[in-house]
Amino acid sequence: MRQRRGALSRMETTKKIPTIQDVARHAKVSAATVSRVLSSPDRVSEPTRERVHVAVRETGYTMNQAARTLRLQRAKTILTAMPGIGNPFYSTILDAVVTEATSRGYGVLVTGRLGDDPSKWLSDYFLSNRADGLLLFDGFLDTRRLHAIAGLGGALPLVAAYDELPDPQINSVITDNLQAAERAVAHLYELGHRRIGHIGGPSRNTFPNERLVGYRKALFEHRLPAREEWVVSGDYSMESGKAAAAHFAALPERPTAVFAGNDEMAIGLIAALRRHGIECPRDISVMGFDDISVSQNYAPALTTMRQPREQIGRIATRTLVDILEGTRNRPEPVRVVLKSELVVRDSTAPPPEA
Amino acid sequence: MRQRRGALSRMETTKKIPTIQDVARHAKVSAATVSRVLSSPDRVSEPTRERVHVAVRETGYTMNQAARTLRLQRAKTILTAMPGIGNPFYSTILDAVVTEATSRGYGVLVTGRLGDDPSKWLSDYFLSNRADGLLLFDGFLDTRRLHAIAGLGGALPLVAAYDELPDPQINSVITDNLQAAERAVAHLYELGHRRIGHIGGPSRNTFPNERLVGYRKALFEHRLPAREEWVVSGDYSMESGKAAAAHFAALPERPTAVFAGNDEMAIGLIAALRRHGIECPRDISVMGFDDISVSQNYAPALTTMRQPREQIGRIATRTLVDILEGTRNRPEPVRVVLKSELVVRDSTAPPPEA
DNA sequence: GACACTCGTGCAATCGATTGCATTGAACTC
DNA sequence: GAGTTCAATGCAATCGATTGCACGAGTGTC
Repeated sequence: MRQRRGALSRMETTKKIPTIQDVARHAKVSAATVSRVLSSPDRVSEPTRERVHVAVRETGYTMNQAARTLRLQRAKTILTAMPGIGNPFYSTILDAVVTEATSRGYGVLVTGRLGDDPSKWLSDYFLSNRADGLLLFDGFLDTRRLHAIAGLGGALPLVAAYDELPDPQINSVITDNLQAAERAVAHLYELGHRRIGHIGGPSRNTFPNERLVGYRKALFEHRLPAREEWVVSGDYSMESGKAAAAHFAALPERPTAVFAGNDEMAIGLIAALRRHGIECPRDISVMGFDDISVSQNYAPALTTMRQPREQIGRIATRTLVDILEGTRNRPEPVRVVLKSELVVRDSTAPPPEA
Repeated sequence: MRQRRGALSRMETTKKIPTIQDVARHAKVSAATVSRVLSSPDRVSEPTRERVHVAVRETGYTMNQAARTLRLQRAKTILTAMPGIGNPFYSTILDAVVTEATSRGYGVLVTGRLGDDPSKWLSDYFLSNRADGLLLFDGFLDTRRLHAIAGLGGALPLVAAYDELPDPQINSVITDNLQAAERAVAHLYELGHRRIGHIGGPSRNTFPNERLVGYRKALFEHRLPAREEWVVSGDYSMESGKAAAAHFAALPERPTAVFAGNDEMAIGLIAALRRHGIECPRDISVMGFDDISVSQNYAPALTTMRQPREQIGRIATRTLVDILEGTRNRPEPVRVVLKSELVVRDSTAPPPEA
């Protein structure tokens, strides 16, 4: 208990980490005054303030966050929960989250795959005072669970991002998934495609997936045939894109274009179709969704709906921090909708017959 | 100060978060006993233990980490520092880190881009008691700085991973970069290539980059020409791969194969060369390094040296946690070297003339 | 039956920062 | 010049969990 970092410190010059008391002694004031200089400087006289600042510099003092957290019940830390950090879509968002949070003085904790029981990590992170708020990406939790989370411990500050959430009570930063999906299908339609397939995301997602709904809606509006065998459900991985390829290749009447729920499935699809002798865009057009960084350098360069990922991360973080800091006091939940952008590249072309 | 989560809790039933005192009252014992039941159960009698467990369940108690951290000077949290979380290479590692750390009861904090001054975030995270140890990926800090970090605050528990670090005093989990680079060049040599180029990583990295050294060594061993204009230095981004393409395309005598320092640069290179009418592998062979997830689905599927990324993350984390827990008490620094694996795909082929 | 010993539990100090309240001294008012 | 006000600072309680020490009850020994 004498040592600071017990496990490691052996004979080494275990420098004691300076506390606010040390600074106080140095500046010949009380700890209370030091604290005030640091948090509300105008309540302290000019000369004292100066002495304290010097003492802080000389001792190399840094506030002990644990003590502060304990006293204030605020950890200055946010938790992010996302399905798969390894996924380039999320990792870009995370990058933006970290940048924004750090600049606001907040730390960022990341969870692993959460499993189905939110109460476990809820207590791990929130009731235990490790994090002040939650950034929830992708709606892998149903509304009821989400509410249970949001309500527990007295209204957990929470911003949900990316997928449309059915519950308007929850703060959210999302993109116009439904419209974007419609726009994607419209693009294929405009190129002359009439038989358009789709690879959807995992069905455990919130509700009937927005992108799937947009796809269906667009088919309907353009009076295009909606065949069940043209819709495959995947899990946003390249593997599932490949699996879809096998399915499409085996079809007697194949769609001339496929709108994939994300770029990775699109890439997996194109790669695997090639092995079946089906070339994109010569034989089939493929659209992605997201515009991850490889997409523009893929062969063929992928036509896709760009999602403003940095923006999602940045705005969601800013919103959450604003809530935590009390800057945003309005009772109505925040609801930001960002626009996707159609990026036309080489993976889509007019259908073979046309 | 009365409210728990000040900013948000309005009229809602702000449930008080139960403390150890509440549990103690519930079980009609002292807080000390509750603490003991939770941390060293065998020091408490069976019936009391049972009563306490019941009380814990009934109150829904979760230990307040801030209080525990303050008392024990251990945050049960590790910090990861990596250049660019958005990079798929690192995000996969991070995924493994999070999984491993979580299973050991540790939280994972991530930093943003660190900038050149380690002392700032050092104090932000360590002196302030937010994190117990550091997982350092990629050697963007020179030895002197690293030592300054490792020494400060009395030996900061630190595991460096991935790039070979020149300092044997520091715990490290790395891959056999040098040998892997040699192996990569050897593969190209075996295919018949004699004019082999390279795109290196950023020069700010530790020392003469290991991969570059391996490349040079292999050229020497196979008595191949080492022309300076065949070596380009990039920054591991696709963009720099493209830039390299412009350079190579403009060369009067072009290499017949290029060994890129990572897959992303290889992909950027292939994509941009194509625009110059140079096809891979028909006109030029390209090797990557890392085997990120798109590589196998790229067109052409990328030949590369696979880095065991999950392993790197997992082992580095395990090592750090072992150190923190005092499991690993031996004074010698840990030094794990993992093996890369050659994965031959379609982006390498015999040279045009052969 | 007195003594030593063990086991189970409680008391109270501690970790470091914050903040309501009390205190001091100076300035200002009539 | 006595009273009022206010700015500057210190005192001490507090946040919640941990742990050395003390104490009391029970067991064993000669």
